[in-house]
Amino acid sequence: MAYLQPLSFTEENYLKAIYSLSERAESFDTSTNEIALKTNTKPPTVSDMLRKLADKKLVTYEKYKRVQLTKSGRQVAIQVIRKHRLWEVFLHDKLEFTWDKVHEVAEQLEHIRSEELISRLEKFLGYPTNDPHGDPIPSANGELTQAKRIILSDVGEGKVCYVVGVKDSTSPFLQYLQQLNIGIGTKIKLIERIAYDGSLTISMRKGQQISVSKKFADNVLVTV
Amino acid sequence: MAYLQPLSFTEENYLKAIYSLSERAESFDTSTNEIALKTNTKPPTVSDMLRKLADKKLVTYEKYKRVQLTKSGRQVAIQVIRKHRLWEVFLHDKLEFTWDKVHEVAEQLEHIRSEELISRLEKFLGYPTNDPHGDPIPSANGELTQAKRIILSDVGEGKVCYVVGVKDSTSPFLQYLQQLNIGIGTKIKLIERIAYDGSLTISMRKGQQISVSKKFADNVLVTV
DNA sequence: AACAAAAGTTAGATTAACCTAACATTTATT
DNA sequence: AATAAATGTTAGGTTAATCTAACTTTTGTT
Ligand SMILES: [Mn+2]
Ligand SMILES: [Mn+2]
Ligand SMILES: [Mn+2]
Ligand SMILES: [Mn+2]
Repeated sequence: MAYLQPLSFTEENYLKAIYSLSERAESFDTSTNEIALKTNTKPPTVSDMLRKLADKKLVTYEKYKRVQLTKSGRQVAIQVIRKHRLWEVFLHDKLEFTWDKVHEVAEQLEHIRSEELISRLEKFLGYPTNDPHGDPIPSANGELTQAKRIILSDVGEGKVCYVVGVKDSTSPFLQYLQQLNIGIGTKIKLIERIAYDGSLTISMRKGQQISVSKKFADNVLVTV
Repeated sequence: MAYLQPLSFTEENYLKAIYSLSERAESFDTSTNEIALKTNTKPPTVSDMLRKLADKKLVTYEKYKRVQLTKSGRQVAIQVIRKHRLWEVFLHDKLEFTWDKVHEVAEQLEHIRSEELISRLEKFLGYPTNDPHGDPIPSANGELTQAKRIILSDVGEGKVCYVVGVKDSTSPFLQYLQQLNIGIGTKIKLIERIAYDGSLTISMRKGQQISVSKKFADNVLVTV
């Protein structure tokens, strides 16, 4: 394995962007324009960068074709994501940032270079498995178990989950969510499933229990 | 007061270097070569940077003359120092980094841009007044109260003092300190000064007496 | 004061990261 | 298949931060 000289913030950001774009494609690849969109740059800038990353064996790329991360490029991306998410946990759990503000700061912190810093931070945080948005935190050796999203209705009794999205985007539904004080990242514990109508008793935060209908729970996406 | 667009890491590092170099001069100024030394760059690089910083009204500078921070430049430098020292406290107190390793990481963390991050961090740390090296932490509005410190060599016989900092920050010195189990806050009683070579007999904690050289005692900062 | 040494600047390059305008290739649609 | 649209690359330029080599100014020393 070739020795990798430290990458710049910029290179790390591109790898992270390529990772998240290619993860959501069947073929695990992405395109120049998509990357430009995601990184707020212009396509020519991306072309240059792709050539550079290809030279460093971080992506496989031929001009006019779609790009893929190499194994080594993917490992780098995952390490950056690991750092990003650990910092998000720190900001949220320790510094009490609200979940919608952690991202911007973590975007900077993720580039701090120190192995020791990250392993100590992880220990300090109690080896968390998910960030405040419910996304999984990769392990030090780069393993990432892609949490599969399920609907709240399918969570087991007694299990804890995190809200990661919704299936219904209509106003009444979103307003109801807001009324219940449920948003992305909300940690929910499923207390009981009522067999009669599929409604659920759940608890959030400081344990206030509420009851929600099956119809509602069918439209909330969570990860366990 | 002119609105200041965010400075680059590099610019912040130069301002910090200029601050610390000029603080220790009678005339509160410093020179191109000194800055180059401190920042591990070459004099021409510094010349360029000084012109740029002068344009931004962060330093007063005329070519071939010595340079001084403006009020605004000093404020920026102090804020960077504030961030640096708060992060050092975090690394030392929360992540249990040893004394001699906090600096390198703080050197990176000090450039993270977020007012909110720093104020929350400060609160989380319990509003510390000194960093792990004993140096004072500037307040949010840029005040920095420097306690009078003397070197251990100048403490009178029979007097008691407290370690508040060091003059030498190199690894061998810091390691020797650790070996002697001397750190910030350590209470030291000066038992005897040997006229012959200026070496000192001191006692700490449970009264174990040890002898230290003048060279060593010249680099330990204390308050009586 | 004269000259040598030290300190500091300018000139001219380089590299990374970006851009716009022009060109090339691939793909989609008559 | 021909053409239009979309996508992607090259050419050529900019800015920040750095360097070496050559030059200039200031300072120190006979
Ligand atoms: Mn980032
Ligand atoms: Mn996240
Ligand atoms: Mn720094
Ligand atoms: Mn310090």
